[in-house]
Parts: sequence; C-alpha cells; structure tokens
Amino acid sequence: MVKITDVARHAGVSPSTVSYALSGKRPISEETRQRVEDSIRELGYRPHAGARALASSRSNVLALVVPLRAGIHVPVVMQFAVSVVTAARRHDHDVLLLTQEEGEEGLRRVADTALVDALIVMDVQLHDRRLPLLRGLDRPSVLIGFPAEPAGLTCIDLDFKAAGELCVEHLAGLGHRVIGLVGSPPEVYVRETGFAQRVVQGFTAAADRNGLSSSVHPCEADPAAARQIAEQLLRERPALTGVVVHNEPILEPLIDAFEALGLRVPGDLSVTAICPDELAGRVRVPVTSIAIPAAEVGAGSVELLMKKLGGAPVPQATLLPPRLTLRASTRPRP
Amino acid sequence: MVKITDVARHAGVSPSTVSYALSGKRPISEETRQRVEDSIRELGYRPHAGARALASSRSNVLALVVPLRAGIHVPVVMQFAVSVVTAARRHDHDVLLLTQEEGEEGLRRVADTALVDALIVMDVQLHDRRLPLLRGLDRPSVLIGFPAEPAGLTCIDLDFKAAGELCVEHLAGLGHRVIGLVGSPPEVYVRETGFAQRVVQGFTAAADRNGLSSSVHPCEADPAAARQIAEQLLRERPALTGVVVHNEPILEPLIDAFEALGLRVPGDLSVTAICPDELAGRVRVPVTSIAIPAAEVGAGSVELLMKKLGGAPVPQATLLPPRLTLRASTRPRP
DNA sequence: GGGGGTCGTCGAAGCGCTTCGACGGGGGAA
DNA sequence: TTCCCCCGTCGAAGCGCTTCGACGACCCCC
Repeated sequence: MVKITDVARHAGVSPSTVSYALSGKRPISEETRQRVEDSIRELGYRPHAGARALASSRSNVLALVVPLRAGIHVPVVMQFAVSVVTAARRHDHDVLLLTQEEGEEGLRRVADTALVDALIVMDVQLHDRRLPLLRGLDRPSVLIGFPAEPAGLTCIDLDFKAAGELCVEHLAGLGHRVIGLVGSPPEVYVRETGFAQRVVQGFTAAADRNGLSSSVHPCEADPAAARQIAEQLLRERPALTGVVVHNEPILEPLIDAFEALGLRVPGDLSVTAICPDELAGRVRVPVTSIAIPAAEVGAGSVELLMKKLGGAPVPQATLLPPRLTLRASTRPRP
Repeated sequence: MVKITDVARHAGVSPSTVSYALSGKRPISEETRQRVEDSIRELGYRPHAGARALASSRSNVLALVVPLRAGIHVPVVMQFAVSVVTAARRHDHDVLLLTQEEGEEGLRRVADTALVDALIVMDVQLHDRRLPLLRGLDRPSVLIGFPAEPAGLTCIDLDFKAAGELCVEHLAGLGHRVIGLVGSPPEVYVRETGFAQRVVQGFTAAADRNGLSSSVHPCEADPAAARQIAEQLLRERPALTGVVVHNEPILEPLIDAFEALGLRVPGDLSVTAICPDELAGRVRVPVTSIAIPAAEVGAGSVELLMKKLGGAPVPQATLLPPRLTLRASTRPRP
C-alpha cells in the first residue's frame, strides 16, 4: 500500500505538504502542488479512509435509514436512496445503508462510533420514537418527512398541503364545481406520517377559496372499498365532476369502479392523484398527477446536511413545491 | 468522547486488556472481562470506527453496488439490499451503498482507500467491464449473477437452468404434452445477464427429457407483442396447453391476450412464470411461479464474503435451487 | 522439586493521516 | 535600509485503537 510518506518522498516534500496540497487548507505553491499531484498519480496513491477519519474526525460518510414497513412504495424509496448517494458523491461523501429495523440502537451505534458524520432518516412518523435520540445526537441529521413536533430538527418533504391545493386549483381552473377527495385509509389520518392530513387541509382550503363544493372520503386500500366509495359518491353527490385521489393502491380500481357505474374518465369525471409518476402513467387512463419529487428530496436532504456539517444555519423546514403533470384523466367540465 | 483508556482506567486494567476482552483474541479471566464490560456499559463506551480500522486494517464495512439500468425490477433490488444489510449486521458489518453509475472508479476507490473490506456486485453482465478490476482487487468480492467467464470470481444466483427445468417438470407432471416458453426480448439473449439463456437451456432439456413438444419464443416487453405471440402460438401450435413465461412486463398482458382469444387460464391453458412473487400474486389469475429468492441470495452473498474474509475457501459458483409456488394458473391437462 | 507450558495481563509500538506551531525568505511599508 | 508580515513549507505530536512481545504466576508432569 502506498502511503502519504511515499508520495512525499517521491515529490521531494514533507507529508504535511502533501496533505495540504490535497485538502487545500493551507496555501501551496502552484509548482509544488503540481509535483505532488504528479506523484500521486504516478504512485496511485489513495488516502486511507480510516486514518483520515481518525486524524480529522470526519469519516465523509452519511447514514441513510430506509423504511421497511409495509405500505411503503418501494421504487420511490429506491429513488430517494439513489439520489442521496449521487448527491453525496458530489460532496465527496459515501452513504452507509441502514434499515429501519436497526432502530434507535443502530443510529446511536453509527453516530457514536464516528462511522458516519451525519444522518438522513426516511419515513418519519408523526411521533417517531427516534426523534429524541436524533435531537440529542452530536451529529447533524435531516428527516425526510415531518413529525408532529419538528422543533430542533431539520425536515424536508414535498409540500403536501400545496399539493392538495394544486389539485383543486387545477380542477377549478377546468371549471369543475363539485369535487371530492378520496383519501388514505382512516387509520392513516390518526397515526402515521401526517402528510395525509396536510393534503386534506390543502384540498379543503383551496376548495373553499374557489367556492367549490367539496367532500373528503377516507378509503381502505382495497378494490371493494373503492367500488363502495364510487357508489356512495354517485349517490350522494350526483353533480360531482372532479376527484382527487390520494391512495395509490386504489387509484386504478376506483377509476374502474366509476367506469363500471357508467361514468367515463375524463369524459364525465376528471381525476387527479398524488402518487408516483410510475403509477399515474401506467393506469389504463393515464392520470394527471402530482408526484413525490424523490430525486429532489434526496438531493435536498444531502445539501442540507452539508450545510450543517459546514456550520451554516439551515431552515428547520424545507417544503418542496408540488408539480402537476398533465395526463389524460382531466379535462374541462362539459 | 469516552475512549478505551478511560474504560481501562475505570476497570483498573490496561487498554490492551480492554481490547482483548472485547475481541476475544486472547484469553481474559472471566472476572476481569466482567469488570471491563461493566465499565464499558457504565461509561457508554463505543470504539471509534476509524481508529479501529486504522489499527486492525479492517473497516467492517461491505460495499454493495446496486444497478440503475432500466428494466431492472426495483422491488427485487431493494429486497437484495435489505437482506444484505441484515445479514451483514449479523456479522457485525455495515453496508456502504454504491450505485452502478460510479462504475469501476467507485469500486477502486472504496477498495483502495480501505473504506470497505469486501464488495458485493449486483446485476453482473455477461461481459461486465468491472470483472478485470474485481479479479485484480486486493479485497474479496461476490457477484450476484454469472458472467460469461466466472473464473477467478465468486458468484451466486438462482439456478435459472433448474428453474426452467422445474417449470417444465411441473407442467409435465400435470400431463401437458405441448408447451411453449415465452421469453425475454431478443436482445436480452444476445448481451445482458445470461440468465435468459440458462432458462432456455433448462426448459429445452427438460422438455426433451420428458418427451414433450416444446418451442421457444422471445418476446418484446410490450402488450402488443404479447398479443401477437399469443395469436402466433394459437395458430402454429393449436395443441398447446402449457406456457412458461420469463418476461415480467408481459405476464399479465399475455394472459389477457390468451383469454381474449378464447383460451381460459387455467381451464384451457396452464401458465407458469419465473418472476417476483409480488407480480405473480397480483395478476388477475395468480400465477404458479418461481421467484428470485432475493433474501437468500443477499444473505448467501454475505456469508460467502465472510468466509472469504476469514480465509476459508468458497465455491466459485453457488446456485440456489428454484422453488415453485403453486397458484391458480396451472392445473392438469383436461 | 525443577523444567516447561499455559494463562492472564501489561507496555509500547505503530496503523496513516491531519494539524498545529514554527520558521526561513521575500516583498511592502515606513 | 529596517521591520513586519505573509506565504509556503516542515517537523512533530497526536487521533484511538490493535497487536506483538514480554513477563509473572501457576500448574502439571516426570
């Protein structure tokens, strides 16, 4: 193994000069820097990560905690992970993969052993058990998702309230006057990740603002429930012409159910959804939708961490603006 | 930060004794060991990962390279990753996540900087550009998948040949005499990962062995192609009663196409597939299938690496036996 | 009863890097 | 011309851990 002293000898300088030439933490003449770089290339030198971490108390590794719970949309998680890795590499950092299964102990372990410099935690629950730990850790962290009490933490996510609003604005802009939100299963509104509530807030606020008649319908995640909701809507709100769906598994079944009841999408009924693009695009009638901007969230969380590691202040909450992708499922009210 | 000398002082022993008590590399009396452990707990000691890595030249970190290419089934990748992490933790190792995008340079980097002790590479191509590098690296590696020339490497994967055979045996056992394989797109058989060929080999061999009439049909991954294949099969092989599908995206469209042509599954036609359970289970007619045993492969690759790190010899090839899950799509020939 | 092992522990030497203080030399200001 | 300061470089001191050799103490066997 070639080490820094080898490079130093080869370049005719001291080891510290090599180090400074590499890190740029002290001025080095252009000429020596060049010589050092040549030696490095020639000898194929790579600084030993452990030695570096020990001496500098920086490992240049970030921890990423990925969720395992059922009901998580896996491709989206993977998108997060990939964008985190890519963004981290841009800052000369690597990513250590942790599963949620490891829990608090795992977080404490990688932080306390100085294996990682900072942590990214995905799929944060409203009352996540890891929050006190993260607050107390001596290493910075960023949460993807918002807990009930984000004080003392740094969080980033899609602005779900704005997403709810945007769906409504879109429908309102197309002239729809009576709309409904078909939401997540009831239990999601109680515990879980809190984004569900925020969609409802945005939906309701925007509907009121636009003078629309609106209603909200939590729905279990199975086709039978979807059919039932469809029938109910038809019966109770016959003037309905716009629907917002925030419940991935039933998006397609719900559309099927409406069509089975004689409502054409988008002819009689416009449908928008908040769901991964991948899903919205492969439904029989491609659905106008707002996606989770996984790549942006992942990259954003890394940027936040880098700022924190650099000692810069960061906002406590970062809300990414929703973007609506137009597809075939919405059109002006007949 | 509490360090090993603090523990040593607290327990009234030397630092080396603490180290030995922790690693077990030298005998330590039960009594001192107990005292050391108590001190560790009381002080909340965690060995510094970097220092440990530097002194022992072991980082206790494995690299996992995940694929990004289109056409990769993401949930399966995630299953691999999770099982690798879980298995690694059982051996007191962590997992560094690399994307394929980093390429050879990334592998070299994490290996040469001693960031990782060993590497797991997923989605290995027949003529993977990384192979020479992996052969030359001073760190052990395991490939998930088989390249054309596996000499000097350690590979693990589902035994795709046996999977092809098992599908045929199953159909033969049900009395089917005329069967077809609907395979991956033609280009997959040329370059790519090579498992496609192996399925064909197994399929053909088992069909011949059982005296069945068989045919193989590569198929593009879109519904139109599926319909075309269905029509072609019906026309050219009217006695066909069994089909093996090795092409995830068209599994459902193909069944739809058969039914549209008046063939009921499994009434008139038995269908088996090689595909993730998740897909096989959610098709309208749940499909009898052989899954990629992602969890086993992931865990197996870690076990292989641990053996290699321990200096033990490991087989060059590890083929996991296929397992057939019976579902609704196959039944005895009428 | 003495020699040879083994057991349990210690001290010290490093692992390869970063960083701090120091220092010579040259340029600018006075 | 002198003084000061900054630029560019060096040497040395660690960072916190593992590991090697050494060394009593004790036991066993002949």
